[in-house]
Amino acid sequence: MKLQQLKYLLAIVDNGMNITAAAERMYTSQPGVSKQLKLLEEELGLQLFTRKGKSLGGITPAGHQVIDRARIIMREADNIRSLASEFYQEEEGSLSIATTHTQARYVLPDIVAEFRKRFPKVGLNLHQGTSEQIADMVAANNIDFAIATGSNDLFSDLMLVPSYRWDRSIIVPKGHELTKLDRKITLADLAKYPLVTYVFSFGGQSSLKRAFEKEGLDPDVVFTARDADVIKTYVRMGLGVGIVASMAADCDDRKDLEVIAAEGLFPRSTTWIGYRKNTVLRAYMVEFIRLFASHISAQQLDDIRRAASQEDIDRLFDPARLPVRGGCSDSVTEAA
Amino acid sequence: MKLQQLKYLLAIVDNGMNITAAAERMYTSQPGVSKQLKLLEEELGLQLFTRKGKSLGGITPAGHQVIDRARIIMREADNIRSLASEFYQEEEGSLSIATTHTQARYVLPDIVAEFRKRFPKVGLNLHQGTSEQIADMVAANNIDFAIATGSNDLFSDLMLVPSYRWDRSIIVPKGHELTKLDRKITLADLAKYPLVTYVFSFGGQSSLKRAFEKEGLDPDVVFTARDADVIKTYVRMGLGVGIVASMAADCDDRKDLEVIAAEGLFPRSTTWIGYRKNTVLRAYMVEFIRLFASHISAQQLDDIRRAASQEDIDRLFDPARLPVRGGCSDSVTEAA
DNA sequence: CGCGTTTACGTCGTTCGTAACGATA
DNA sequence: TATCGTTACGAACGACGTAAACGCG
Repeated sequence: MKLQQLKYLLAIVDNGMNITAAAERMYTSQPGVSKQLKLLEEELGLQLFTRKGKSLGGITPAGHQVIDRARIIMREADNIRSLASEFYQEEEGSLSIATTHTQARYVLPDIVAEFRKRFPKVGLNLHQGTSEQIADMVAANNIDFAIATGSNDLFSDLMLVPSYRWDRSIIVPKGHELTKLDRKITLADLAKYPLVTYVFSFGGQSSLKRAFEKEGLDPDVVFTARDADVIKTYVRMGLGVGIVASMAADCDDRKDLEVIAAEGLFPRSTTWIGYRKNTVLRAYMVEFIRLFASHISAQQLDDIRRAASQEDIDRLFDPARLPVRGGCSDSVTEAA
Repeated sequence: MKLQQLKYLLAIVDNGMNITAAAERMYTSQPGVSKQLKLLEEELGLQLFTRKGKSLGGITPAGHQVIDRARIIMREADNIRSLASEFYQEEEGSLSIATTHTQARYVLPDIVAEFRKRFPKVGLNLHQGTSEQIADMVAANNIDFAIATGSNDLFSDLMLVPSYRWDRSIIVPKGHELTKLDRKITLADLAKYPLVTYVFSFGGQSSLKRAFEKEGLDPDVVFTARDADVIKTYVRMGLGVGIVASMAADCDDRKDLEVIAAEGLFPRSTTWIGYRKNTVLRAYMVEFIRLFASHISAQQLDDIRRAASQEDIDRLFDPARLPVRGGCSDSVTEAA
């Protein structure tokens, strides 16, 4: 059994049991991969894949088990290499982050800029997608960090570091009736207008829908979008009242839109940054977490690095004391 | 990085950082091992060992981390091989068991005989030692099963399957005063005589000492031995009253010794069988557990095989319902 | 000078890539 | 016939073992 054989095995699995594709991904010849698979199967004395004629059909039960173990082995091998780079004190490497639009567009730019200044030699890859797509990317193993809000259940194999909380903001065109209320805005007020907001389906966002339902209100959602920019566009067109994450209501918008804080109307959401369990966090990764979750102390960072389970991390933070991030200049404020 | 390099690395560590010894253990040449270590260190770009002149001195901090990861990798590689043998339906393999004298001498013979009948092709290795020595053997990675009593703290990296409980028996020469009591024997009765028993120090055995202390008694222990055979010898010589595990009071002894059950006088001890976490249990290993811990149902065996943590196992058994093992013919009885 | 490690070098087995072949839809 | 996997073979590489050199106590 060789590490390379296991690597090829995983490559085959991760490329839809296509040896040719796996070989290309590994930058090697197809017969080489084919042969190594055969050698591995011979050494173990069992078939890892079912064959359809000559093509690989599916994975045998034994194959599944072997593949799982092989993944552990490759992960630890990667960890050894990470450790090595770390002790070698290199500030080089790469960092792949999968995240949602709101984070990528409104939160990460500052952080990334700071990070690049600090670690110019670390290659950054940002991937934007829905929670589900992020989960897929995580499963496909190419991602160092996932950043998302709620939907913890999609990411049970990640360690989640709670980073900040945020409220919604209501955006309306300048001079809209809602800006002229002499009292605090209510859900009932909102429900009178056509709404433009995020797609309800994905992740914890449906908490918004639930907030209305709880008061027996049935809001008229005229448009759902995947990102705040689209929402703003339609609000500007007068299509309806927009509800977005407060972070998305930035200073520029306030020139032609009215931004009304909606604290209290909807439950607060918590955004976390997650990384795969049992992976060695390199110094620059820890630094990224620090930049993203700015409330974390040096001691807590250290504890995170040592954490073996999600509980170890949860113990470090009081959810009710996480900072709340707003929009525009009031970027991050302490917990209320 | 090659699996073999990691294997050599661990061999070096496990042989007192002696490359020559490691090479012998690996049945290969010493320069080969030396070279592979060097190649590994070069590839990782860091020293794994500190050097004293030419000899290896200690392990660097980086080295420790790499070694830990390497152990995981080798363990999983072994697991893959185990899986392979298992699916191949071989009833061959080997089983190394480390245990204490009492188990090896009085409990295991029957079980081993049965096991050998069932799996004649599985090579059995039995190693006898104190709890501490067993812990060392476990740490040295050469052991599949450890069987011992109490002292769970020494074996925190094992999964412990509680197997049975047992009481002490008091053994005295035929006609001894203690046999003529017309009431149940008490600790105070015992404390009047010189005692011969196990070494107090090791493992949970000191519970015996504590039992006396709790009643303010200071027994006169004239002899402590590591095994029951020695104790019986001295009891026969009239040196004192023996206290042994009930299993050790077998039928033969009753010819020239009086055996008095000491249930209730001392706390019951629980003997467990333990195996390393995250290891694949082969069919014959599961069968051995079943033979040793005869109270386990097929369903529970299956659950054990799937258990990922000690808690998963603890959940399966009620400590108060474990069978109690006696000596002589009354080998195992149901829980009271 | 003995012990243990590293260096040097020749041998042998393994891996890899190219090219040809086989099978399947 | 296009796609995908296996077989065949030669070249390059890497691991291993023997022999010898080196460094330390």
